[in-house]
Amino acid sequence: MAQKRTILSEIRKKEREVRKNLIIDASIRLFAKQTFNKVGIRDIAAEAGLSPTSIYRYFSNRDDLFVEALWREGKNIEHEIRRLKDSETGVSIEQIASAFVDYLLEHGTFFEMMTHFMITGKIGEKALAKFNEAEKKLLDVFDEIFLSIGAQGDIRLFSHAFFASLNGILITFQNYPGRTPEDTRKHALRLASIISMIFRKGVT
Amino acid sequence: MAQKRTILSEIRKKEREVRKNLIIDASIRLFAKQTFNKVGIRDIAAEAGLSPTSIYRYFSNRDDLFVEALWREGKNIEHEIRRLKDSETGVSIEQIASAFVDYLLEHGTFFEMMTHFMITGKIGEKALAKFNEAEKKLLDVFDEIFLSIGAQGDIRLFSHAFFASLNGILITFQNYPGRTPEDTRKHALRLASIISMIFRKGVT
DNA sequence: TGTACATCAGTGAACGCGCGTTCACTGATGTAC
DNA sequence: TGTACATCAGTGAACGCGCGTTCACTGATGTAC
Repeated sequence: MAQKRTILSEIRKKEREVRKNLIIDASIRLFAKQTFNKVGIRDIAAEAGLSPTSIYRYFSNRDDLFVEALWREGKNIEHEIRRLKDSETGVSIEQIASAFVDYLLEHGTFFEMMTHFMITGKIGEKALAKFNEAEKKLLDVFDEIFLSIGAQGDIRLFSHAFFASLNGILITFQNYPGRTPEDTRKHALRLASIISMIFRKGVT
Repeated sequence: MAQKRTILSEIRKKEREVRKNLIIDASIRLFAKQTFNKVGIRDIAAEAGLSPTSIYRYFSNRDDLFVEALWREGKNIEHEIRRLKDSETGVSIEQIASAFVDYLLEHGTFFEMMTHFMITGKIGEKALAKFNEAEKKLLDVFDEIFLSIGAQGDIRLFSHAFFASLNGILITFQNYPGRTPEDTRKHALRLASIISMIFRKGVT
C-alpha cells in the first residue's frame, strides 16, 4: 500500500515537473520575441495554453518563473561551450569567445535578464547559487583554455576578466545607433576576436 | 521695444533652464539612493519641491527626464577621465581604468540606466546622438593612451574592446553573492588592473 | 494712473491602464471501507 | 458495487495598487494703449 502510494506520488511529481517545464518553455519562446519586461503572466499563460491563475500553481510568483527560465538558459550556454571545448583538441580561445558572444546575441533576452538580475541583485538565494554553479563551470572552461596557451599568473582571475570582457561587448554595442543587426553582429564578433587575441598575447 | 522683448525672453529662457536643471539635480540625488526604476515622478517632484504636474512643464515625459539626467552624468564621467588624462604626462592605462571603474561603482544607478537604455534601445534619436558624442570623446582618451604605449593595429578597435571590457566588469561582478560592497570594489578594481595589464601587453 | 489682455509657472484632483495576484469555485481522479 | 471523502489541476472574475499623465483652474507678472 505504502509502496504503491509512493510510486504514484512519484509519478505525480514528475508530471508536475513536466508541466512546469512546459510553462518555462512557453516563456522562453516569448523572450525570444520581446524584451523580458514586456512579457507578462497573461502572455505566458496564453502561450502555454493555460489561464493566468494556473501559473501560480507552479511558481510562487513572477520572479520565480523568470529566474527558473534564466537558470535553464544559463545551464544551456554552459553546456554548449563545454561541448565545443571537448569536441576536438586544440579549440582556440577565439572559437570559444565567438561561440559565447554568438549565443548571447541569439538569445538577447536571456542576456537582458541576466544583466537585470545581476545589476538589481533581485534574485533569491537558492536561484543565485544555482546560477553561480553554471557560471563557475563556464569559468572552468576558460581556465582550461588559458592553461593550454601557457598563461602565467592567477588563471582564475584571467577567466573572470575574460568573462567580463565578453559580457561587456554585448551591453556596450548591442544597440549602437545606425547599425543593422548584421552590422552589430559583425562588430561584436570582431571585438570578441580582438579581445581573444589580446588575452592570448597578454596573459603569457 | 523688440530689443527689450528679446532680452527679456532670453532671461526667461535661462531661468527656465535653471529650473529644469534643478529637477535633474533632484532626480540624480534620488538615483544615488535607489535603483532608477523605483524613482517615480512623484518622488522627483517631492525632492525638487514641486508638484508632479509641474515636472511636465519641463519634460515631455518620464523617459525624457531620465535621458537628460543620464546625459549629464555621461558628460561628467567623460570630463573626469579627460581631466585625469591631461593632469600630468604619463598617466598609465591602469590609472585610467581604475578611475573609470571607480566612477561607475560610485554612480551605480547611472551605470544601471546606461545599460538599461543601451540594451532596450529605448532612447530618442537626439538623446542618443548626444550620448554617443560623450562616448566618442571617452574613446578618444583611450585612443591616446593606446597610442602612447605604442599599440600596433586598429587603435580605435582596441579602445572599443577596452571600453567594453571595463563595462563588463561592472555588470558581471557588481552583485556577486556573499560579497560586501568593499569586497566587490576590490575585486572590480583588481580586474580593471588585470585587464589593463593584459591590454598593455596584448596590443603591441 | 488705470484697465483689458497675454503669458506662463504652478497645482490638486482625477483619470486610466497595465498587471501581478487572490478568491471562490468546478470537475476529474484516486482512496477508504 | 456503491458511497463519502480527499486531492489536485484548472479557471473566470475581480481586487488592488502603483504610477505616468492630463484636466481645469489659480495667481503672479508683464504689455498695450
